[in-house]
Amino acid sequence: MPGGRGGGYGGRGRRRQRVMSFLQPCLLLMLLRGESHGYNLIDELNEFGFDPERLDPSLIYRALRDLEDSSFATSRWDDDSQGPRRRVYQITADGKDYLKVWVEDLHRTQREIEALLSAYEQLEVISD
Amino acid sequence: MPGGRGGGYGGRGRRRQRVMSFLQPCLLLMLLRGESHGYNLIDELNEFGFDPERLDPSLIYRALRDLEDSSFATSRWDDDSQGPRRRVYQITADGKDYLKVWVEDLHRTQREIEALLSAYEQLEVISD
DNA sequence: AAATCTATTGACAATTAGTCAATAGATTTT
DNA sequence: AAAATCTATTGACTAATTGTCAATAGATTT
Repeated sequence: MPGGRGGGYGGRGRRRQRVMSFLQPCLLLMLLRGESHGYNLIDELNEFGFDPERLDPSLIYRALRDLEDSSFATSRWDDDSQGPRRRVYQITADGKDYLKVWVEDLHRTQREIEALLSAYEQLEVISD
Repeated sequence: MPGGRGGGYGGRGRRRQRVMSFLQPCLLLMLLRGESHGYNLIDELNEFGFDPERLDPSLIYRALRDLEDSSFATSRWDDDSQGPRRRVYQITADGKDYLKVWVEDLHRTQREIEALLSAYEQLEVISD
């Protein structure tokens, strides 16, 4: 299955997430729209094709900590909210720059996928 | 940098290849166009945005062996060619089906990237 | 015969992704 | 008020993928 081998294609075992690293620009973008915390971000990720049911929370929390380690985000505890404390993340100037790099990269990715898809369709027309 | 963290963005260390698993559908497509061998395929990969200079041959050979292990391709030695023997790969019926799955997946990926890019542009307009 | 080019393989390290259990405060239920 | 449930985050460990680099080896050129 695209995004992972092992187990073949008839499919025992879980199919791997296609492009997990895609999580990073999604988080940066959501933070660009405004500060937020992990549990909230998980739900919003369905906007970008992630299934909140199948997405293990620890992946998001790890991704957020990674962003902070790279100084693409900062965080603080929010004590004013009800329920357990939330760690609220904000995007930094570096984070914004980095998102811009991601965006350029994704444009390039679009073109490359496009190249494959159109090459495929060329063959399909002939062989079908 | 997109496709890998570690080392930050100012960049000691090599930037990782963006989506390595993208190699698989590219190889399947090239084999769909006709049987071929690793060393030859490496050069042709630039069509899909791979830089033949930076692409370690062992990655392609491994990917080809993986395809064969999954029975998406078969291979035979070609002794008729000059120079060292070549292992020539052919796509199988399973491989064709699998490429079709990949293509659907890549269409979905296109849509998801599109969602992110347009969400980004929305913000850019406001904030610039 | 030495050097170079084409071609493939294998071993190992590093990075990235996935799973699962633990912790913990708040709120609701019995 | 004790128990159960919900929100929220963390950490440890495993598995899968990707990257690096050296080894092998036949052909061709110098």
